Amino acid sequence: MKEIPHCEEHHEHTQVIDEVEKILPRDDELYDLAELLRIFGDTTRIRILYVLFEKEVCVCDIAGILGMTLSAISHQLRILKTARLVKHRRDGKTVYYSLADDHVKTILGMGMEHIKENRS
Amino acid sequence: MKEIPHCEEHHEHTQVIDEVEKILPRDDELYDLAELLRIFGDTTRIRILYVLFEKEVCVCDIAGILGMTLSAISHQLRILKTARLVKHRRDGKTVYYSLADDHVKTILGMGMEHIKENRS
DNA sequence: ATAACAGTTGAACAATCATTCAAGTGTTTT
DNA sequence: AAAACACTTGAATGATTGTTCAACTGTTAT
Repeated sequence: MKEIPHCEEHHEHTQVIDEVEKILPRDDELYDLAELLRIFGDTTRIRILYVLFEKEVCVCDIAGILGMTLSAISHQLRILKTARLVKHRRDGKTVYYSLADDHVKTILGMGMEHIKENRS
Repeated sequence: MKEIPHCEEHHEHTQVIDEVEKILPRDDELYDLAELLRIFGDTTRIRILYVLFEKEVCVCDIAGILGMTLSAISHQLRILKTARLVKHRRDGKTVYYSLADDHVKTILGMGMEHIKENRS
């Protein structure tokens, strides 16, 4: 049973709620945003993206560079592809992947800045 | 049993590997980065951060605004606090939380841009 | 046609995670 | 000193997730 709390006055709730609801993204945007950002929360996917920063690479080379199986990489590439973070093109037997977006670099860059500023 | 693949020549592996290994972050950085970015992959934590964009708020108000229990919010705030994304200060019985970092806005902003550009 | 290569995909499994519940701080009021 | 308030915390639970395995699709070479 979920009881939503409301602390005693002097934080004037209703006013805060009114202000905040104006800037809170809509539920569907929020869901899409979380789904997108969750993608960056995995070391394998981050490493794939770093590889693609350098150049267009085939699946087999990514697997080789990261020391993982084709299947594992392919699954992760599908996730990146669905989120439109990477593109692919086929050339014979080989499928080449590349970055689809520059936001990727900004997001990873900001993240990296943050952890470097907060070293213990 | 994991067999690491290596496709036939003409992608000249060793050269690619050499180039990429120069820009791949170290393992510990990579782990920290993934751990940080994973935090942004949850709607509750994103909504908390959006609330804190506006003003310093107490735990009870966040719970009220988001329609969730104190406990749930407190657990998420601990995660945000550990990652140094939010700060807190105590004033009597009340604990106030606020943003600790501007990277947060950039990361969420980039994410939002991406999903808005990729609406179907 | 057949075999080999490059990659994809679905099911299964262990691991991780967000929320709930119940019990615990710390602070203020009575 | 006791009760009330504003949180915090640990354990439990259901849901989600990353990797593996095995089977599959395309493409090229024999």
